Amino acid sequence: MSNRDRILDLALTLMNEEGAEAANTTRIASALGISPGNLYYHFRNREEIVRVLFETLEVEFRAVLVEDVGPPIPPARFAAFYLRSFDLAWRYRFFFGGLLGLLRRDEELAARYRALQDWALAELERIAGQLVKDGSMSRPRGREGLRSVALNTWLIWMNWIRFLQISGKDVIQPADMAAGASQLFDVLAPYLDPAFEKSARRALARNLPR
Amino acid sequence: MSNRDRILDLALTLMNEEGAEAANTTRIASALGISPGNLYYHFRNREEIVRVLFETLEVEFRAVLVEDVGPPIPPARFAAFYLRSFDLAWRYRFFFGGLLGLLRRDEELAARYRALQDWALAELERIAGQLVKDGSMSRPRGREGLRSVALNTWLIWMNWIRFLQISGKDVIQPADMAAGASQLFDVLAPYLDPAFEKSARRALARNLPR
DNA sequence: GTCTATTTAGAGGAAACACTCTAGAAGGAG
DNA sequence: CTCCTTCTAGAGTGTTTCCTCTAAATAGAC
Repeated sequence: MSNRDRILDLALTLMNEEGAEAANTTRIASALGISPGNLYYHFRNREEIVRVLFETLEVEFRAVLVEDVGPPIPPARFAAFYLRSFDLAWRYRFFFGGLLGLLRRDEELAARYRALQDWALAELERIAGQLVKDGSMSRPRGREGLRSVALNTWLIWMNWIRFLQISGKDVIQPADMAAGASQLFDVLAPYLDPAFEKSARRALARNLPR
Repeated sequence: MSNRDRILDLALTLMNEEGAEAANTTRIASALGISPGNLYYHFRNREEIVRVLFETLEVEFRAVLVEDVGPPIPPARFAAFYLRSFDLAWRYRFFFGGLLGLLRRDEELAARYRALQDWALAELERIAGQLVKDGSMSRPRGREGLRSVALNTWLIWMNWIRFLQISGKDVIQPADMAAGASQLFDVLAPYLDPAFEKSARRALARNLPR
């Protein structure tokens, strides 16, 4: 593995475990046994490391949202989609944990994050709409029904891992992910076709992230 | 106003505007025109300032959750309760924005926060249960129905302001608070009695935070 | 084998920050 | 007036952190 990759790797681990601020250049370099000059050869500055990590997150995230939910959506794939998305959030938990601070310190990152978020919200709305079309779900009331459901899904999704960490859960287990998926489910539950819901929940309980 | 109060005041403003890390002791002292020694006379360290701010938040929060929701709960008071709670979250937004980092750096604060959160979750569940008893709401399905609804409410509540900030909203207006309250509403909406919901939404639209 | 581009080491500058220490002013109690 | 507590100033210490700069090692192209 190249030094560049080792830097990214360690930065991710460190940030995930102790927060985004914990991975300072000095620490990364010394833990890796390389010089600070070396680190700064590969990355212009600290922000760039975060930006590159965000890029990989973004690529993976878009893939999850697009690949896994082509119509029509069967319940098992729907459940797997939730679990996959939480797995991703877990692997990049540093990002969600310190999001506000990261975006404040890096205007470019902020712009890119916001674009991704807008896209995700539209996509979640599209997926919900698809479920309605599939006949797996009744349409939420109100002009903005679907949009609101998508937004609540997003809010819970992006904060579930953070909530676990805040609550003092140090080791997070598959069951915790499943609990998060279940919370997401409960946003849609009142609108879901009972057979679809039952089947999806069973898939969730089986707990297979693919 | 005593120097102690001025320190707390400025720390809160600074943290709200630029994040919890922005309010360093040097900056607070110099902005206030006092010496660092003076600041350290009033507070043992930086953490203590945050802890005191949290205490005032906690007191206010408990008051909102307890005072405003004695049974039975009429729709207008229910709406006002949501708006009041968002107003509080707004005034102490620094706390929610940097929560994970703050708790990581201060074990005592973490313990106190977690106790408050546990209490809040139980209280939200109690309120939902009260709505059911009042006949304003049908009971969510499942053994953990009420609990799940309470948890989703909590997750959205504690992250709504942060979501607005992350999304780049610099000036937050009453309409944004009402939108947050509406998102909270949509968690319960499928279970609410139509008349209750309509009436509560009207109260929300009227937008009076008391 | 030489030349050039890439990669690495490591010393160290510059600034930010939390906090300490000493000394003294201000104000109230007796 | 005197003493004691409360409050304030400001210099200064030690640490952390980001980042720069110079020089040298390494590796691939020709």
